Amino acid sequence: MDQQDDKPSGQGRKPITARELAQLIGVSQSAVSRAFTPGASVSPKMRERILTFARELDYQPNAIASMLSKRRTNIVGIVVSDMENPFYPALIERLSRELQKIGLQSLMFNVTKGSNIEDQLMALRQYNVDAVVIVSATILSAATLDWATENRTAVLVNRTIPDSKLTSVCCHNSEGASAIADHFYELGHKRVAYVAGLAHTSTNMERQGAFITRIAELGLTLAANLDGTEYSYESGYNSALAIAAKGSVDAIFFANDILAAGGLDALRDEAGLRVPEDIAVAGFDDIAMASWPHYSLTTFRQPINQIVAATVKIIRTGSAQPGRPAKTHLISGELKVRKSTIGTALT
Amino acid sequence: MDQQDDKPSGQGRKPITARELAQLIGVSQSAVSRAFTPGASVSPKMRERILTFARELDYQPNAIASMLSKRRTNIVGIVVSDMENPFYPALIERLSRELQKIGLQSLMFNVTKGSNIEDQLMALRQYNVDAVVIVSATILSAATLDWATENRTAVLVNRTIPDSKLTSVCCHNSEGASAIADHFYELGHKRVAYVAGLAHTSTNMERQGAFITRIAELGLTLAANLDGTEYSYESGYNSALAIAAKGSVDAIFFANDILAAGGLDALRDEAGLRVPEDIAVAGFDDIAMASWPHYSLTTFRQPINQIVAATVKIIRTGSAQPGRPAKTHLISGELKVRKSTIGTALT
DNA sequence: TTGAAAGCGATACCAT
DNA sequence: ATGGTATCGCTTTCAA
Repeated sequence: MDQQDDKPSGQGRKPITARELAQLIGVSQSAVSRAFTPGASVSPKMRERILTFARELDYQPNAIASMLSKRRTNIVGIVVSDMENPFYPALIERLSRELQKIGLQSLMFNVTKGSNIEDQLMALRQYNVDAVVIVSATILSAATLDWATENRTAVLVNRTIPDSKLTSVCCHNSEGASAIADHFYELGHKRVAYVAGLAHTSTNMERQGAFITRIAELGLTLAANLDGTEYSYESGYNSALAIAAKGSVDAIFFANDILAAGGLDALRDEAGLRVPEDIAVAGFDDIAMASWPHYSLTTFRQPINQIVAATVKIIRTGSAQPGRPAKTHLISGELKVRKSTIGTALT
Repeated sequence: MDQQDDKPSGQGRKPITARELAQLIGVSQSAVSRAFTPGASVSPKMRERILTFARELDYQPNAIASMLSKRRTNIVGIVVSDMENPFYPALIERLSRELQKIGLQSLMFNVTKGSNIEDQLMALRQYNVDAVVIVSATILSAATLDWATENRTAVLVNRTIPDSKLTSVCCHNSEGASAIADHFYELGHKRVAYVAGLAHTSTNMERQGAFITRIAELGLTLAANLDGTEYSYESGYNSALAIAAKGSVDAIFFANDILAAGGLDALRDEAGLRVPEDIAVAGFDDIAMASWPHYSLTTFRQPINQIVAATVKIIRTGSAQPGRPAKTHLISGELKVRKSTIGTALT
């Protein structure tokens, strides 16, 4: 129950303000403000003079005050939940880096299924972030999301929500799943299996749906279709063992690379099968691990750079604002064929 | 009643302010502020009334304005660079989660060696964050750090900097490295090797130094001591191959788990050695992957929870403020013995 | 306890 | 181009 009782005891020297700087130089405070505003109407020599003094006196504009008057924070809120999957840290790092390049900072909001999500997202509203990016696979209801992102630019990344009016950027999941199906077909596999991730996530449903559809079109047999409760190594591991126990499956498509990694290890180390000779394995995402020699995992690559670029563009141009119609931006991925489906190196 | 009248770009309805709410209720604006301030002097029924109206009218205090007047942001800046290593995302997620629990948000600063680091950290100063946590392995000079964190509480996590006056929280690296050495000794290994990470980082130097020292004390031979340029799977992979090529090494200590994972795969898959029968392998960190059945890596576990707890405590209590003397908080770790050094499962 | 008013440190709209 | 000045929305004295 102890809260903000501590005084800012040793918070150090208070930084100089624009007003003080102005007085020291003998100009108006407005001038100082303009000197720091690109494209403002100041004479070059005035600006020069002010900037010189500023440097000398170690003045820097207070961003908080600026936010208040501009009613613009230059902060993007990033709602995150599933940091276990290396795909997300990689995505978030790139995203925050690209945002930084255009002067935007990233405020991270970790949502955990444990506690009340609305409470956790309360701050998201109060901080008046300019935009919100949701990269969380965790189930946030359309209602919660609309509430949290009310009146601001918001982008869903790597997921869609049917009833929400939010713009989203997604890898073309169904295209990817179909490509995997085609790949299995071309390799001559007859009996294939799907191993799900977190069942009701949009990524899982799209991949599963497209894969099963395509399998049927190609006349292949869906020998197993395992429901999953999470995108984890363990889950992939156990699912693979279950499939191996049943036997007579030629190829498995795991909903993502982490699952596939677990599956691959289980098949080789515990089931004693050879991959891909006895059974082929494919994943989805193309995380760093997928290209490690040990795994050399065939997977459908999500182009993080393009996903990030699209997201940043949406934020920059202010599409995805409350008024605008929601759009789903589908980013095309790319099948990366590696040894887990083909015995010899290709790349 | 409501239409999007004022702003052109459709930024949405402006939220209601404390002043407006106060007028609607017929109380003073100060009262509204107090109602939202824990422990302020308001009568319970006044507070109740205001909070009820607030809920109804969807009022929430504007955090930016609050920051400006309180001169306190409730934001912690987290300086990050090395997200490739899963240890860091895990650490950062825990950290931001714990901070959230005490009402602090996390602003992420990604520093990349490419561009000018001072430019990248400029925002860190302007945003007036309450505290700064540096979890970046990237080389920030003491001068840069002092500049960036001037006048605010700052904590280095998982690294130390000799000439800086910053408080730091670190796993007991030398203890861990010694423990690995002892472990190798107890297993009867005679000729051991060290594979470095990023050479001049404090983590690497401490681990390397302690390992080599202990090895000497135990009378073991340092058969190889490979300099590294990065903490990566590839680097570990190649280093392991180099060691395998030289031959006659009983055990390898890799500076962290990612290196060890690469090394393990290289030894098994490419050098055709059995681990641990032909050669034992140990890492450092205990990332999730280390406990995967395939790797089952003996490693020295960094207790993320304790590291985070210590960091949060430092921030909460305001030790690590400019005035206070810098302290280095050493967190004890724990040796996790797994199959990469012992043929049978222990845990 | 409550209300009025003075900041907090910038921006932006006026005049000049 | 420059200087005044009214915001921005909240916190915090200071009186009542």
